[in-house]
Amino acid sequence: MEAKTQMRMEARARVLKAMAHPSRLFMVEQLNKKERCVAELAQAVGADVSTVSKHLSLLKSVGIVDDRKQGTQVFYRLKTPCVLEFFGCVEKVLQTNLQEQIMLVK
Amino acid sequence: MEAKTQMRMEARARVLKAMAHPSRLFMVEQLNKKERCVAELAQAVGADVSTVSKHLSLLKSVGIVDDRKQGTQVFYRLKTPCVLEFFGCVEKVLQTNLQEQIMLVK
DNA sequence: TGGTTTTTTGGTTATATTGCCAATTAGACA
DNA sequence: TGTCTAATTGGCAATATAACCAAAAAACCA
Repeated sequence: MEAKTQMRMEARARVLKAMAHPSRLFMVEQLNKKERCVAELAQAVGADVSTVSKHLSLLKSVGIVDDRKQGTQVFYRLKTPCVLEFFGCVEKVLQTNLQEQIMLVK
Repeated sequence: MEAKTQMRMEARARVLKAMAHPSRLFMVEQLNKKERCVAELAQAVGADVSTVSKHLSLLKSVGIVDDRKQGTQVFYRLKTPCVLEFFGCVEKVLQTNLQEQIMLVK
C-alpha cells in the first residue's frame, strides 16, 4: 500500500473508529434529535460525566460533532448528520447475519 | 440506556469497529473490484500473511466479507458492498475538517 | 506417504482504549 | 471574593487490539 493511500486510510479509520463504540453510537443518535448538554447525555447513556465528556471530545476531534457554550453548560450537536447513513448498511449486515443463523436452525 | 438498546448499539459497534482500521478499509476497497486470496491481499497491504488472515477473519466474523476455498487458496469477497457507502460520508467529514483548517490560515 | 504451498492458529509483546475517581477549570451569581 | 454548578483533564487499572514469528492445518501432487 502506498504511503499516500496509507494516510488516506488512516484518516478514514480515525473517523470510523470514533463512531465504533456503543455509547458514542447512542449519543450520535440522540444528538440527531436535538442538541444536548454533557450531563443530559451522561444521564441517557448511564455513564460518568467525565467518561461521556471524553467520548464527546473524541467525536468532536474528528469533526462528527460540534459544541456551543451556554453559561456553565456545553451543548453538543451533530455536525455531519450523514454519519446516520451508516446505520442503514450496518442494519443490513446484521439482518443478513441473522437470516443465516435462522437458516442453520431450519 | 436500556439493556435492549445497549445490545443493539454493541452489535452496531462491532460492525463499525471491524471496518475501522486502515488495512481493513484498504482490503474492503480492493475486494470491491474483485475477489482476492490472502496472499494477494497481504502483498497489496504490505503486511504479514498471518496478520492479514486475522484481519480477514474479523471482517468475516461480522459478515462484511465471505470466503471460498479453491485448492490451497482461500478467496475472499465483499459480501455486503453497502459498506462502501460509508466512504462518501467519511470523505465529507474529512473535507469539512480540511475547509476549517484552511479558514484558520486565511 | 512425503513434500510443497497456502492459510490459520498460538503465543508474545507493544500499544491503544475504556471507565472511573479525583482534581482542576470555567462560568454564574450572591 | 467565595460558592455554587457543569465540564474537562489527569491519572490509574483493566481490557482490547495489533503485529510479528513460529507452529499447525488443509489441500494438492509426485
